[in-house]
Amino acid sequence: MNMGAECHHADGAHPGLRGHALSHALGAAESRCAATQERLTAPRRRVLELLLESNAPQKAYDLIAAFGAQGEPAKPPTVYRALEFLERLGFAHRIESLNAYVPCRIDGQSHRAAFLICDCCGAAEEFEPDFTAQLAAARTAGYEVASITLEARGRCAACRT
Amino acid sequence: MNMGAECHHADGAHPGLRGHALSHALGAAESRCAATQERLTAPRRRVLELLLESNAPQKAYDLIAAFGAQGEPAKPPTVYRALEFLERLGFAHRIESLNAYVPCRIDGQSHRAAFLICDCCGAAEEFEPDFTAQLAAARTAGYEVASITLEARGRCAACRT
DNA sequence: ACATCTCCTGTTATGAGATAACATAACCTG
DNA sequence: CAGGTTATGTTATCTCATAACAGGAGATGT
Repeated sequence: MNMGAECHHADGAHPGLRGHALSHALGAAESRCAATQERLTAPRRRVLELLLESNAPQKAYDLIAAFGAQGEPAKPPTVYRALEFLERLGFAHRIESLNAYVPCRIDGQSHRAAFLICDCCGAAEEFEPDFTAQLAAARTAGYEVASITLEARGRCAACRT
Repeated sequence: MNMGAECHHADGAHPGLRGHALSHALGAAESRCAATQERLTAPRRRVLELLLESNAPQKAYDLIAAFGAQGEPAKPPTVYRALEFLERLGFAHRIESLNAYVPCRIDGQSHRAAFLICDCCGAAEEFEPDFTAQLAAARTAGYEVASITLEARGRCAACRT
């Protein structure tokens, strides 16, 4: 994984959340959990916080390393279980082609995700997927689709300059 | 990965290639390589053969185990390098959400792929992707797309019965 | 023929990503 | 507060993938 190693472009396009914006996002997540009888426990909240603070896809072991406030890492299952929960509730997505995770930037509870991934600077931009054509193809083939994801690799606007 | 462990349905919908059909497919691959100054060397040919013989997505270490004619496994880099070559030429695709590989069933040299993956029987059906809507969204965002892949998870027609 | 370049392969070792299994703790509900 | 359910802590291990380097095989020019 290079993730920007070869790129000189600043990746400030999507800064992570800080301060009030971060608190607000975490509070919104709390509310959504409360509404569905789910629990945003401490490790889950901490992993979501780490994702929201970042402006780039995070590797699981980056999250593990950054988990503890004083620099102590988490144990892998702690973070993987939190990620599983966050994905299940639609708070985070896994980007398969990067083995990395991002907070959901679009809406909640969706099992649909689409990403534009810059091979130069490592940014991953989530966009609103229009899967009409593909869902129609799936239906024609007799499939009942439970979740769907799309990953486009290329170069972002900044890196093309 | 379960890959059919929980499924009682026969997965004979897409049998692997045998005999003449297999030879023909390998010959076609030879021809396409010859036309582009690429070499379908013994290990590359062997890995392609293993993929074509199968009716299900193959894990890298399955290919490694099956590589040798007398049951001796290959070394991991041998198979990973062959897979890299096969992907580059469009003979195979990696299914990211399965960490597995399939032979390309559609056309050649394409860096576009779309799959319907059955969570019950483990089958992965490639279909002709219509990425018009998503490529338009990428262009609007300023991205230059080099490759694109879609993976839909769900239940196939046979497993829904 | 043979020098040389490039591409491919063989091999060893290790790095990166993810989960199994089991014990314990926290939360609900009656 | 008993008993079920869900979440966490911990250890160990498993799966997936690549770095690094030595050697071989094919092409090309002279």
